[in-house]
Parts: sequence; C-alpha cells; structure tokens
Amino acid sequence: MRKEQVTITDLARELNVSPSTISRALNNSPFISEERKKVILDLAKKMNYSPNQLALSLLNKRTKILGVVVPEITSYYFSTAINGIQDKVGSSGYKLMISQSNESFEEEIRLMEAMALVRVDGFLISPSSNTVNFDHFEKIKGSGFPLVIFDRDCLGFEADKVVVDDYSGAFQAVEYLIQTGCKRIAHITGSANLSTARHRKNGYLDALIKNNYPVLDELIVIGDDSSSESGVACMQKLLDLDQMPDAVFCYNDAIAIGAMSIIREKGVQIPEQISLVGFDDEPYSSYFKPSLTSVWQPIYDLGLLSAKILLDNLDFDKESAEFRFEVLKPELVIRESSRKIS
Amino acid sequence: MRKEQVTITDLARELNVSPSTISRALNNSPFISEERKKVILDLAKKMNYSPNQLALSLLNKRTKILGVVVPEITSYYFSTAINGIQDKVGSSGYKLMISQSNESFEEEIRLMEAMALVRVDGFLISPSSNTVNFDHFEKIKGSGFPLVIFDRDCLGFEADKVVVDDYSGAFQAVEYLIQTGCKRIAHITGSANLSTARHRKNGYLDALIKNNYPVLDELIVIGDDSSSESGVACMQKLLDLDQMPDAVFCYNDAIAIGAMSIIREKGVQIPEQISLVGFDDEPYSSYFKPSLTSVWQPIYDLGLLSAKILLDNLDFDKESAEFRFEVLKPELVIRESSRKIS
DNA sequence: CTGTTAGCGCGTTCAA
DNA sequence: TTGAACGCGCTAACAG
Repeated sequence: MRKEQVTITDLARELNVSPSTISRALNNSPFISEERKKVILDLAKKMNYSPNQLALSLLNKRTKILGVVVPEITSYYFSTAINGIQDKVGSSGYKLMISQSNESFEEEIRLMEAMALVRVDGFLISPSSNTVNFDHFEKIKGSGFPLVIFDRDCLGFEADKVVVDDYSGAFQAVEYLIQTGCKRIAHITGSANLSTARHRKNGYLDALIKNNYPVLDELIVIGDDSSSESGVACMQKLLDLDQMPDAVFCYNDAIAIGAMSIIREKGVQIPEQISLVGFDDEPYSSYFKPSLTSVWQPIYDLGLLSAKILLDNLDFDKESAEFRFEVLKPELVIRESSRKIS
Repeated sequence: MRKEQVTITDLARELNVSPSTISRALNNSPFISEERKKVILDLAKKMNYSPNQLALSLLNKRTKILGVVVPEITSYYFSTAINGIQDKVGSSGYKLMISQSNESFEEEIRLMEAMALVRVDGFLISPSSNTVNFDHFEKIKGSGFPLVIFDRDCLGFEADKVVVDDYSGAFQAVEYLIQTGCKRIAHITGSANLSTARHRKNGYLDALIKNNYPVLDELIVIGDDSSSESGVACMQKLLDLDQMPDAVFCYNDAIAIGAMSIIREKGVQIPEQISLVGFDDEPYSSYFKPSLTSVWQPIYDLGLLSAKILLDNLDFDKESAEFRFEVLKPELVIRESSRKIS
C-alpha cells in the first residue's frame, strides 16, 4: 500500500506550531529562533520528511524538468548527446524527461504535447526524419516554452539551434579521397529529409566540383534507412555497375560497415580497390578490419552546448532576442579503409 | 517572456459560470447540459486551454511519470532496454524520467532521491556496478514506491526482478567451445560486483567442470572495465602466456572485439588457433571479420517485461504479495569466430 | 520571531 | 443541473 508522505502540516501538528514556522525552519529563513529551528529540523529528519516538488512546482510554475525528444535512443549518436545534456543540467538540479520519436512525425507531436502538459521547463529536440512541418514547434514556442533544436536543423523554423558542420566534414572527407588518387567516388546518402544528409551530400558534391570531378548520378545511391543492412544493399548496387567506384563516402558508419562487409564478400580489396569512409566515428569503427576512416563529430559537446543554451534561456526570459545558431566542427579521422596520400 | 497558461478559472470568468461547471464540461460529467458543455468545449479549444498536470498530480497523488536509472545510457544494451520500457508504458500515458548513474553508487542514490521528490509513480532500476549496499532501495521501497530491478540482480534485496539467465548463456557458449574441440578455454570476466559477471563466470566454470576440464587461474583474467580497450589489455596477457589459450569466452562483445583486434595484430588466426565468443550480440557483431559468435540477450523484452510488472504493481497496491523473479533465456549465436563442430 | 490568510490549478464534496 | 467551499502541500504577504 502506498505510504502517505509526511507533510509540513504533520510536523506542525506534532510540534504545535504553524506550518509556516516549519516552512521557515526548513528553508532556513532568518526569521526563526535557532532552538526552534533545530528542533524542527531534527523532527523532520526523524520523521523522514521530504518536500513535495509537485506542490512547489505548482507554486513556482517551474518543474525543473527538461523535455528531450530524439529520433532514437538506441543509437550511439543520440545517446551520447543525451549524455552531454545530462552532464550539463544534472548539477543544476534539472531532471530529464526523455522520449524517442522513432522517426515518427506524429509520435514527435504526441510526445511534445505530453511533456508540455507536465509543464517541463524547456525542450531539447532533435526532429524526426519525417517531420515535415514545424507547426508543433511553433505552438510550443508560442506557449512560451524555451526550445533548442539540436543536430538536425529545420529550415524555416526560427529557434536556438546547435548543429554539426556536416558540409565541412563531408567536404574534408571527399577531398581527402581525391588527394589519395581516387577517381570514381561514390556516395551512399541518407534520407533527403534529413538536414544532415543534405549537407553531407552537398559537401560531397562541392568537393567533386571544386576538383573538376564529374558528378555522376549512378554513383549516388540512397537506401531505405541509415542501417548497415541498407549499406549492404546500396553497396551491392555500386558493385554491380559496369565500372565499380574506387571510393565510397557513406552517410554514416553503420552504412559503411554494411558496405565493408559486402565489398569483402565479393573479394574486392579495401582500400586498394575501394576506399571507404564513414561518418560519426562510432566506438567500434576503429576495431573493424580494416579500421574505418570516418568523420568524428563532437556529439557529446553538442549535447552539452544545447543544454547550456537552454539553461541560459531559462534564467532570464528573453523577449525576442536573436536566436543562437551554433555550428560545431567535425574532424576527419584517417584509418586503414582509405588509401594514404602518395 | 513566459506566457501565462489558460486555467479553468479563466474560462469560467469568460463565460460567467463557476469553475466547477467548466471542470464538469471538460471531464464530461453527466451533470451538465449538452449545450453548455458544447459552448465550454469550444471556448476551451479556442483559448487553447490545456489542463495542468501538476495540479492534477498534486490532487491525485500520481504523476504518471516513471523513474528509470541505468548505469549508462550510451550502451546499446541499456538503450535497447529503455526502448522496450518506453514501448510498454507509452501507450498507458506514462512518461519516463531517465538518468544514468555512470556506474556510481553515490550518483545512483542522488538520482533516485531526486526522482522520489518529483513523486514518480515507480522505479525501474539497473544498479551500478559499484552499488555495494541497498539501503537506498530499501528506503525507496519503504516509502511505498513500487520498484523493479532489471538486468543486474542485487542479492539480499527483495523486490520484483527481471534478469537474463547469464549462467545458462555462458554455459551454452563454453560447452559449445568444448564440443568444437577447444582444450584451453580462457575467460575474460567483468567486475566481480556485477551479478551478470559472476553468473557468466560460474557458467564458464561449471561447463569446464562438467566436462572434466581443469580450471586454470591463469586462463581467467579480469579487466579494469568492460570496454574494448580493456579487452585488448586482457587478451594481451593471455597471448603472453607460455601456452596460449585456444579459445576465449568474453564477458561481452566489446571486450571480444578488443580481443579480436589484438589477436589479429599478432598474426594469430581466428578461429583456427583461437576461438572467440562474446556476449550481448550487439548489432555490429555480425559485421566484424570474422563475424563474432556471441550470446544474444532478449534485452528489449527485458525492458518490456520489467515495465509490465511495474505497471501491474501500480494498478492495485499489493500489500505484501510475493515478489516476482523473471528469468529470460539468452541464445548462443554461432558465427565465424568460433570453430564448427567437427 | 510567529501565526493567520491566501492562492498556485484542479476535482470533489455539499447545498441549492 | 449548478455554484460555493474545501483541500492536495507549500510559500509569501500580512499582521501581530
């Protein structure tokens, strides 16, 4: 059976004083005698009293809870970002309400509405890949909830945003492939609805163009999702071309790992015949054989900074200050799956 | 600036009726005329009214929030369990407050206390590897919070528990190694404080004993943690022995992956010279070269079932019913890193 | 220094 | 059918 909690009224009755006196003692107000305070504090401890945050939240209109919505929690990427978020807000006494949209637009709306009802103090959102309009964000923002968008940008929606410079990461990677002498560089891209996928693809395209490489449609493939299985399927297509590519830049490591397995299966040598580059630099990527060249992202810092910005906005209500747009720099990590610069 | 929320009082004033009438309309009580109800509902929608869960929680003494504490959210293992939990409770309108202890005992206590203050309706806990006593669990339980322990058992603490049969998984794996002709089977174990590590080690030991294999201390190594880096270090020790093992059963896949890399580096063949078996069956494990033989765990189901049990306990206050102890069965997945049965 | 009053937003008595 | 009163647990304003 649920035990009744001890309230200040209980303490007050026990000591024959008023609840406010108890309250004062508990919050060490100056307007109370030391001896009384001591007695009250002792009793509180003895009776195992703890304040009811619900009542306080109702009173203060702040819950000290932050809402976090990510596409999926099972990915190394987003769980690391959450890691950064928690490390930032934990010390300030904020708790996290976390949910995953599973890349569903409707679910994202549902989750945010539920969190709004709980009166979270603010939102940290990484939109789903199927989020096609931002009415729900506007509504949340319009209701006065501070909101920070992270990792995935939403064009046309104004808010504080923290993202990684995917374009630059992709550009670096592809230019590196060019420098190592690769001639036919393919790209396995992600959902066109993802800002990250678009930017990485643009980085790929611009690196080709800048170096006077032709852009060949047959060398750009898109899979059903961003999984290793999809990587296998996409790579299969590339291997089946009349002329195989001699390098593949993948949207992420999962795809690259899938690609690696099918390349190996076909007896094609990495990196001698095909150079392979991923994106994300997941922990296991350095343990593959050959170890995977990839673009490392400051994803923990991304979580940290997003949380910091949200906390800043919580402190003083900003009326219409300009929004922050922070871009973090990724870094190419060169390993064995790509050729060396000759 | 934070916008004031619309309350039933606002609606009442607008319509010149009492707040209770509004309340009745909103909760479609039978004691209200249809026309009034319609007017009120329309206005509520127009004014964008939404009920304040805080006030309701205070009144009902239930928040519809569940507290989840895991050692680390960044692991595939725990994030998948959380996945199962959310899928189970989401449809019932429960929200999740999730935190990671980072394997810290003190942090675990702190987090649970914070959640208790928020008055979560119940707890789903996977204890940290440094949780040496269960006073905090007893306290939480004593305060009337329903509590389910999952994945990692805590001996001596009575509660509903859902775990995986690590012993059986390990036993299966090692017996399989024996069947394939391995003679010197080593084990890289995890922190002795983890029930999972103890059970897997016992499974290893018993499989040896049952098959009249000697138990050799030099073949059992323990690392600093359960990471791939640790796997490298532990495997190094095994390779440095006068007589190298011909099989290694690892506490988890991360360790096995590390071990695999150093084995390969030394030019030792897998599985011809050394068979390698992991535990967890992480998504990437099948993509390694050679692909990793591992013990798959029903971790999503573990989350699902834990959540189900917690929800069951929430419905009707059980006074002193016996606790449930659910054990899920793991499965050996045979791949290329181990020899075949001849 | 201390007690009383009021109210955060809501649902549930009880009376009308 | 409706409204007034009350209370969930707490703090702040006011009065002593």
